[in-house]
Amino acid sequence: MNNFRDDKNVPLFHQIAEDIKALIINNTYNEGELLPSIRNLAFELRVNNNTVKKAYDKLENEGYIYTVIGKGKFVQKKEFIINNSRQEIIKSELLFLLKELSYLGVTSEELKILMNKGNDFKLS
Amino acid sequence: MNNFRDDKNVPLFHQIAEDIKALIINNTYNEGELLPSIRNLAFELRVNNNTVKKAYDKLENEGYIYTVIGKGKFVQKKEFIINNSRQEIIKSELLFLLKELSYLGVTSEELKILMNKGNDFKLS
Amino acid sequence: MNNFRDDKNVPLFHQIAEDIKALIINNTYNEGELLPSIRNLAFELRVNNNTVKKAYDKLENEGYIYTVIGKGKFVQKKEFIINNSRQEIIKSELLFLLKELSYLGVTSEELKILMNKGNDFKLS
Amino acid sequence: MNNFRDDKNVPLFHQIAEDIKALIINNTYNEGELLPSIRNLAFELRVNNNTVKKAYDKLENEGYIYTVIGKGKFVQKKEFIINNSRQEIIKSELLFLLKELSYLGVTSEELKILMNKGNDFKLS
DNA sequence: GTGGTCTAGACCACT
DNA sequence: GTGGTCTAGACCACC
Repeated sequence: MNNFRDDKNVPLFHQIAEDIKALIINNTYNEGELLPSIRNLAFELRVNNNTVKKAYDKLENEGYIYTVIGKGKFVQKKEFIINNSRQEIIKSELLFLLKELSYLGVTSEELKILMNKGNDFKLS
Repeated sequence: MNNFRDDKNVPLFHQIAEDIKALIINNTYNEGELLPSIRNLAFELRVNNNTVKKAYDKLENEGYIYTVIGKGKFVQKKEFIINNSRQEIIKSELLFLLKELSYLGVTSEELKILMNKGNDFKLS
Repeated sequence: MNNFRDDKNVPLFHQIAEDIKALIINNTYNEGELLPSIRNLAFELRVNNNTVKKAYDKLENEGYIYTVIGKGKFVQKKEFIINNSRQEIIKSELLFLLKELSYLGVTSEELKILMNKGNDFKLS
Repeated sequence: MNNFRDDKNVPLFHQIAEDIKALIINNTYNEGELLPSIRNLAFELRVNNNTVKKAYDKLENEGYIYTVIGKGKFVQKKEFIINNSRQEIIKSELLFLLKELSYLGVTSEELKILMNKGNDFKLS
């Protein structure tokens, strides 16, 4: 939860949201699981409550979590993340990054090796 | 594009920089080519000169262009874009996006098809 | 439903009340019919008794049900739901939604079709 | 901007957002028009800046306005409100309200008269 | 206990 | 000038 990828210009709440999202994607937090309370997480991260709430709001907007008032925030089931527009956004970003890497001289061989290290995709 | 995976509210100069970068990567602007002057581009885009200047500064920082005082801004040669830290950043971004797509249910088959459409990489 | 046009984060008791109201309006529960007891409904919905009680209180306030102490909650007769202020509120809500749909490009033709599908109103 | 429809349980920022939306739908604010600045509106409404910002954020999420950093908030063009899911939500809410009115004894005749007063729809 | 709202005020980046 | 972020702290409703 600590090694922020980009400390420079990215707002705090944004970084926190990305970190939590990473934990969801990694299945560190599983579907239906209760996430840390706003107050607790804020305390742990030494950050204001509102900042954590903003991070959670972002994730809720993107469909990754949902709220039960009075109970807490929970990880949304994968089937319920219907937001296909989100898939499209990610795909176009991915293509842009690929083009940039290509331009910078990364070969498709290197890329295949790289991507197979990311153990979720095995490109045969 | 890199630090703002999800934000649409990106500053103007940032968007302009990304657009120019896309033109460089697309080889619309070739190595060594003279880029439009700040004032011309500002006029064309109906934007303040300072905004264009900031965009060019950003690209210069990232190594994509260089300045010859009194002559203008030029596209850097690919070999000179040694900025490997940039490659590493992009790679980690890319892996993150891949994991996210995987989590959202995109199969590696779909992905291969997608990436081969991005005509710079042919994954056999 | 009425005050929270756009919010999904509606309290539990509120949702339960709306669901019961829908069953009344649908004539699934008829006039004078005995509603499920608080404890039974709470058990069935896996919810705290207090939450169901709040839902019933809300419906009683709006005039849809009434309580006979020692016997239970019953569906109010339509003639007794004199709460005209409620009618006025709903009407103004409805006009607002119509304007919004109009602004979003829905034609009055489409709308007539839509409303006739809602099988309680036949606009000739 | 003042006669709040529902002062009871609806959060302030929500009411403000609805009021601004009404002004957009009424064409009081036209497409592309600059909206009042956060600070000015907050001052005028005697409300905190953050509250107004939240209202604007809500409208931006729903697609009614957009932001140019450093310049201000603007009314989105109608063609760009692609969010059709929003149309569907509104339609289902509308149907629910119609059923409720029907249950409360409003005849379809009354309703037609009512709707034709809302001068955007002429149901023949 | 939980999240949701609101205030007052500071500081920053963008145009 | 504009919007965006963050803090510190209060108060409320829900479960």
